[in-house]
Amino acid sequence: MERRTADSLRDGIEQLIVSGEFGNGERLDEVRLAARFGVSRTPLREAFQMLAASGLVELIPRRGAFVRLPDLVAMFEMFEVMAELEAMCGRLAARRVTPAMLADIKAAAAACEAALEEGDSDRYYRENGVFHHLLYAASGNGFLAEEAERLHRRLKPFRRMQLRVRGRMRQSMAEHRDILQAIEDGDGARAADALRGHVAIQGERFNDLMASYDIAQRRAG
Amino acid sequence: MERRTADSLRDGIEQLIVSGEFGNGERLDEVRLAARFGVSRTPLREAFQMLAASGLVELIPRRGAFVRLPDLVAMFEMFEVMAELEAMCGRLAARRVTPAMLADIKAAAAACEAALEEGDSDRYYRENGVFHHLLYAASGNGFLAEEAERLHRRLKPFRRMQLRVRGRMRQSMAEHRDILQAIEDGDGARAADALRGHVAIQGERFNDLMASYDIAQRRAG
DNA sequence: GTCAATGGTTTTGTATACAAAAATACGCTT
DNA sequence: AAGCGTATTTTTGTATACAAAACCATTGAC
Repeated sequence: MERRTADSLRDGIEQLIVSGEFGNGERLDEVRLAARFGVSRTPLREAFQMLAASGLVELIPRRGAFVRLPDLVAMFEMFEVMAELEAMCGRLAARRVTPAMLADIKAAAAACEAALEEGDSDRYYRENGVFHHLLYAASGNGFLAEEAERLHRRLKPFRRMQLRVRGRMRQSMAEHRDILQAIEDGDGARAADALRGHVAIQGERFNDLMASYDIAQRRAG
Repeated sequence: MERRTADSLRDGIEQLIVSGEFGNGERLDEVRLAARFGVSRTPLREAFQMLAASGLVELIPRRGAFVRLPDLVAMFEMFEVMAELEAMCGRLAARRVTPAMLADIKAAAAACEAALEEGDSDRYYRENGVFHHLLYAASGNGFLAEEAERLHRRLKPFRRMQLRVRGRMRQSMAEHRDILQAIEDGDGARAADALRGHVAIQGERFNDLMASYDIAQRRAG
């Protein structure tokens, strides 16, 4: 709260929203927030613009800025799109990946494996992020990689809560192996399917997510 | 240029960029632009934020706002992603579309057909937008629909220039018929393939685009 | 001749002041 | 007492003023 660049303001407000201090639909008061962060309304309004662009708040002209947290349906929809974007990355990567990139992806998968053996879920979470990041890049489509990264970032809090489910880490790793093998074989369709299954929320995973979401909401509300 | 809401400002600047008055990499001078639009720097800077969110300008702290036009490669990549998003919409719509929505889509296709018969390319362009908009909604995934809309909007200027190619309008209409039929048959895979082909830039279409892009660039530079 | 330092100028970032619109409260009528 | 119209108060949107950083050009040192 001491620094006050445009970005840090955005992060600060984002934090307040995600932590549940501001509930869904609540109006963000410009003067109160400005006072709280020790800035004037001008930079605060610029931060609002950024948050609106990322979808976390809605800006209604002459009305104000309102918190817009995704509900369960919206979250499910976002994962559905994320699954398709990653599937596309996999499909393209299977055809376009260079040997050097493939080596990097293998290394990331190995790091995941190491984290799994250690039972270090924080590290697994981190290495998993690297794995996916490299996969996006391997698609050879820079724009796709950016978009995938953007959505990945937006889903971050929810993904984390999903990984806490018992046994999910081990299953996730098995799926990584499938994905990697399909890309190595140059089998785009199989890579795409594996990634769709890896990312999408389906079957019992849906129930798991619903349960953890309920808990998180209760804590926030 | 007489009205001056936040959105109209953004559109006005966007127009200046797309029309080529501001070349790629050029800095957008706050005071000059403010004077030109008859507003102060404050709303202008908010418009900059919006343009940065949509990727048309890059905001470098303490340096200013710079035009960032996609090059040919980036544009190709964007269309590749757009094709996949639309394919996904089609795949889902084939399963989820309601009779009422299907009727709306049919009506939009009919309007396109009418525009084609009249040879009214502006109207075709407009009705074509409606057709795609309805398709996004028919996916039953609100988030997907929003993302598709967003990218569609971003590609607007380039799509328009693509449609100017001789005979493209008639071919586009034929593809619409295929898409509609596949959705009506509930054949998700066929709808997806038809849409991928409809949107993606491939084969000679790539050369067409390259040519018109060259011309546009030359006019701008 | 090249490079670095320094002063002046431009330009961004932010605070504040003011105008217009929305929200709210109050009183009036029925 | 309920509903409507109006006055008051918030709150947003915008202009302007000012501070700080970046830019630029001139000058001086090596």
